[in-house]
Amino acid sequence: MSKQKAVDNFERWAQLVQSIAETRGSNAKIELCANYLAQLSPSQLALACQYMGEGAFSNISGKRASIGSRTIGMAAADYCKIDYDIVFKACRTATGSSTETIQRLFENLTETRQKNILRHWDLAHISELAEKLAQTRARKDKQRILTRIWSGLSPLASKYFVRLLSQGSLRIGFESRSILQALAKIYEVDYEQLRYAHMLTGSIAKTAELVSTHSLDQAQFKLFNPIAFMLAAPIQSRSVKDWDTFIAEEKFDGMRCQLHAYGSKVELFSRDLNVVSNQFPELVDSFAIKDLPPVVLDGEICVFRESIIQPFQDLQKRMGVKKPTQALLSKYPVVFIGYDVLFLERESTVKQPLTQRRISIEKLSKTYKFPISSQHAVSSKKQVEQLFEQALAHGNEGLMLKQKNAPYSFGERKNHWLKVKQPSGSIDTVILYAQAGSGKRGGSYSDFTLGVSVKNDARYEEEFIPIGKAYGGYTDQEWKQLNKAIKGCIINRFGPTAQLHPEIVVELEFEAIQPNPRTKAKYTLRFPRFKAIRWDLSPSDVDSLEHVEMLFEEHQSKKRNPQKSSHSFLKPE
DNA sequence: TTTGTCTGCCC
DNA sequence: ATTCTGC
DNA sequence: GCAGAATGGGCAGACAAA
Repeated sequence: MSKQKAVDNFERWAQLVQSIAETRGSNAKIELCANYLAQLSPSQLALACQYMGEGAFSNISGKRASIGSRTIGMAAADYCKIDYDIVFKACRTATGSSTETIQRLFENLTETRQKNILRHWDLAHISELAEKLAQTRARKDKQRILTRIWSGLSPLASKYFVRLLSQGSLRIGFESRSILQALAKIYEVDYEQLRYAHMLTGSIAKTAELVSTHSLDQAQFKLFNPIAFMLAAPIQSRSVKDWDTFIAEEKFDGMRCQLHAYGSKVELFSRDLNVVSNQFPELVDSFAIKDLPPVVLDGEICVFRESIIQPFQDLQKRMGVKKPTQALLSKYPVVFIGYDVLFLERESTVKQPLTQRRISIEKLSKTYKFPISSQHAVSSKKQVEQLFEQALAHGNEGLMLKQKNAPYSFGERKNHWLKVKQPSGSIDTVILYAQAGSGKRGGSYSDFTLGVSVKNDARYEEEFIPIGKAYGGYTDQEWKQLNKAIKGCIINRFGPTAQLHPEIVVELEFEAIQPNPRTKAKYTLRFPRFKAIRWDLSPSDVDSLEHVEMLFEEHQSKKRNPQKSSHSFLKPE
């Protein structure tokens, strides 16, 4: 009995998390969390925070459970002795959540209740169990271990154990920011100071440990430990009046990269702070021979061949390849284009204004001969438009506008950096299928398969064929209207998917049209989203596949300008 | 061995 | 990545 | 003004099935 009441019990943690999930308002959530955390010893506190904010594994551990929703769902169905496709999926469609489904099935089926013997594991043991899952390779073995774990946990704790297996948030409206606020409250420290420590350590667990032992000052920037990237918000062009407080750079369609270097040691990190050095050995080698002082650069990796920046799809062929062959390296040669410096010699430069950081990176670029972005002073909207066109002509996505006097706001998306893009286009499509969503969208149709017309197309027998899926760009009100309209045109159901009579016309916006031989249409859209529901149009107004092909050809025929008379980036010789 | 499915991680 | 919503 | 939630396409790699 006493064991059951122990504060370090995972069951107790799960109950706390559940009550946070059910509580409205972030201050009330923080209060609940703080009261709970205050009872824990430093090591338990660290784990409790880590589970709430980062999952079963600390962000800096690099570990993954590598178990996806399908494997888990199948295991749950097996454990409950129900059919995965018919019962589990239907239940998930109704609740909008796999883990919610797991909790309810486990609560309500006698079958599972009989197998269930509460083991009252403590927080540390949960880590060991997750570790075991991570170390197991085969999906079948993972499933076996998972069901054994479930048999020792309550249905509620089982739900949250599964959520711990995916990285990041528990989806209870309570993320690392709130956890830090709870910690700030308990230990009466400044929230900004905690956030800074969190950035430096890269881990909630470590930050909690430091604050609870009153040693926050031990959080120090360490070279080769990445820090969170500064992010950009889309521009609301009318809101910008004081153009001259910004500078402009072209927005590269590549891969964000943080480069740490000191002497012959070089490490590259992706946007999610994963190590990607192995994927780009030629970059590592080229920086290693420069013998740089201790430095951290922010920049972009792009494929660059014959003086032309190549499309993102080319880069994708390199991104996931951990041991690239020489042939691959020469087929898709890459550059690192620097545009910011976060650390130099002995000190962090993130608090300096951009102009000052720019002076540093220009000097570094000149001395050590590496490419940096071209920067332009701007003074008017018209000039921004000109630069925008030039960026597109170079094959880039658009522009970045950066406030000259802004610091490097690591891990935040503020209006200090604005991205200027322009949707590539839009087409009128018709809804062919609808699927229920998850979370707050559970139980209603929220994800739509959209089609273009092939009525007069000799290559196809159908009237419409799918061109893409979209789930956003509509408001909650439009979502309700859509669901009402859909009820009247369902002609078939395949599990959670409803096939609709083609009636509802949607103007679909996208960033690009990509050829894809694996789909029926042979083309797909990049970043498709609703632009408008066209209640005023009928299926006969829907654009044809030929129209899509024409748009693609039109775009394809535009040549990417080589980096000759004008430059997206500067490379000192 | 070959082909298909699932997963993670880029955008 | 994108978008909308809630705080 | 910002964080959070819910979702898109495409690629390589790991494992499963044929």
